[in-house]
Amino acid sequence: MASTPGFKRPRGTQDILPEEAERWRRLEALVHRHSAAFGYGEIRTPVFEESELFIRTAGASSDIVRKEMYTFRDHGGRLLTLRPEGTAGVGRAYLENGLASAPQPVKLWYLGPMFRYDRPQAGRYRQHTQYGIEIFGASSPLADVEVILVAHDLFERLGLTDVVVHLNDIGCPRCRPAYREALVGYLVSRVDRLCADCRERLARNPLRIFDCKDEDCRGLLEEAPLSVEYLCPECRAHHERVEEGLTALGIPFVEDPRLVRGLDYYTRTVFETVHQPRDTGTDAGRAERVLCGGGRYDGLIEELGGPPTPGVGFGMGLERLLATVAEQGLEPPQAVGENRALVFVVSLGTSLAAEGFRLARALRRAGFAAVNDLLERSLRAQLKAADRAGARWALIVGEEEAARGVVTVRDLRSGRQDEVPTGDVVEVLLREV
RNA sequence: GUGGAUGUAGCUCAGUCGGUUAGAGCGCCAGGUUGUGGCCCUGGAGGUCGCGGGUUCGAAUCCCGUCAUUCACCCCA
Repeated sequence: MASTPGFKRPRGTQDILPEEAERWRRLEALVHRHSAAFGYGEIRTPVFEESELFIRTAGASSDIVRKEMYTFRDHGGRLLTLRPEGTAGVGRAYLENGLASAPQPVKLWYLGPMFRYDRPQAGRYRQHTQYGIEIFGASSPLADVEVILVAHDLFERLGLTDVVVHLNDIGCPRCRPAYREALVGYLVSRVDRLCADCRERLARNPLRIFDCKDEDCRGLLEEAPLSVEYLCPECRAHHERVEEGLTALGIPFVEDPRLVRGLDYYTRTVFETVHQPRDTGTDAGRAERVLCGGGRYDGLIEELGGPPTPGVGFGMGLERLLATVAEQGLEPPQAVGENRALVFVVSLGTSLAAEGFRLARALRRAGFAAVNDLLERSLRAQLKAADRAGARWALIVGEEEAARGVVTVRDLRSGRQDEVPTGDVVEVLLREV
C-alpha cells in the first residue's frame, strides 16, 4: 500500500472504487427486491445507539461488549456506541415506534454498516456491511423456516451452490439451566484436560467451549452432553418442526449440535449458513466461510422493557458474500433498465464546447448516459477517451458539422459513421439501441 | 489481545555480497495522423524504497521500533 498522501484509511476499513461500487449497488438492489418479494419492509435505524442497549442485549460477557465496541461520549455526556450488529437497534425501534401494536408478525429488513473493533482478517473488517431480517411476533417454527429460506433463496438467486445450513437448538430459559448444569458438571471433573482459554470460558460462558479448536478440548467434547439432549418437550417439538420445514423445502442442512452463538439473546434455534467450495483441491487452506448467522431470540424485546415478544432473524456479511460470489466467477445480477448505452460527445475547439454540453443534455433526457470532453482535447485524444470509456457511439461536432447543422455519428463498434441533422440525433440513436 | 509472512511508480513486480543517476511490464499523457478510437512505433510524466530511529565512509538492502496489509488464533458477518 503506497502512501504518498499523509492520510490513510483507518485500519479495517475500505475504499470502494467505481468498478467495485457497481457490484455493491447490484447486490444491494437485489437484496431490496428479494426482501420485498417476501413481504419484508425496510427499516433504517441510527448507526449509533446508547451503549447500554448493546450491553443489555448482547450480554456483558460477550466478546462484542467486552472488547469490540466503538464507544464514545458525546458533547452532552451521553455514552454512545457505533452499532456492532443490527438486531438490538431494530428491536429498540420496534418498541419505540409502537410496532408491537401493528398487525403481527412484523417483518423487517435492514442493510448498513456495522462496527467492531476486531483484528482485521480475510472477510473481516472493522466497518462491515450487514444485511439482516427480523420477524417479530411469530413464535411458530414456520418463522424460523422462512428466515432460513430467505437467506437460502438469496444465495440461489446469486448462483451460489455449495451452501449448507448448520443448525442447532440451544433451548429456552426453562430447559437451558439444566443443560448448563450438566455440561459444567461434566467439564468440571475434567478441568485439568481443558486448555487455558476454556477454563476461563467454563466460568464465564461454558457453552462457548464448543467453539474451541484445541484438540484435547475437542476430544473431551465428543462425549460432552449436548443441548439437544436436554430440550424441554416444547423446544424439542419446535426443533423438529424446523427441520421438517427445511426438509420439505429441500434446503440442505446439517445438524450441528456443537454450534453455539456469541450473543446472550439467542433462544432455541441457532444457525449459520456456510459456503464450502466443493473442490478441495488447490486452496484447501481457505477456511469455510460463514456467510450468514442467526436464530431465535424470544427474550430480546422483553429484555428491552417490552411485552413478551418472540423474534427470529439473521445477519449476513455482504463483504464476505461479495467475495464469495467473485471467487465463484459470478456477478450480482444486473437490475432491469440499468444499462444505458454510453455516448461520448466530441466537440472540437473552444467555441463548440457549449454545443457539446447541449447535445449531451439532450441525450440524457432521452435516457442515454452521455459524457462530453472537459479537457479541450484533440479529436484523436477524444476518440481514444471514448474508446476507453466503453462508449457505444461518438458524436463529433466540429467546424464543418456546425456550419452545416449536422453531427457526425460514429459507431465505435463497427467504425461506420454518418452525418445526421443535429435535431435528429437523439431519435436516430434511439432507433439503433 | 496472540503468533507468522509481507511493505520498492497508479497496478503487478525485479533490484546480486551494503556501493554512487532505483528498474521492467502494464496503465497514464503526448506525438507519429494540423478531423478519426482499438493495433503498432517514439517520447514523456510519475518514487519521502510504508514511517521513525540505529549501525556504517556509504542503507531499498543489516538491526530495533512503529504503522499497514495478509494468514492463522480469539471471536464473528
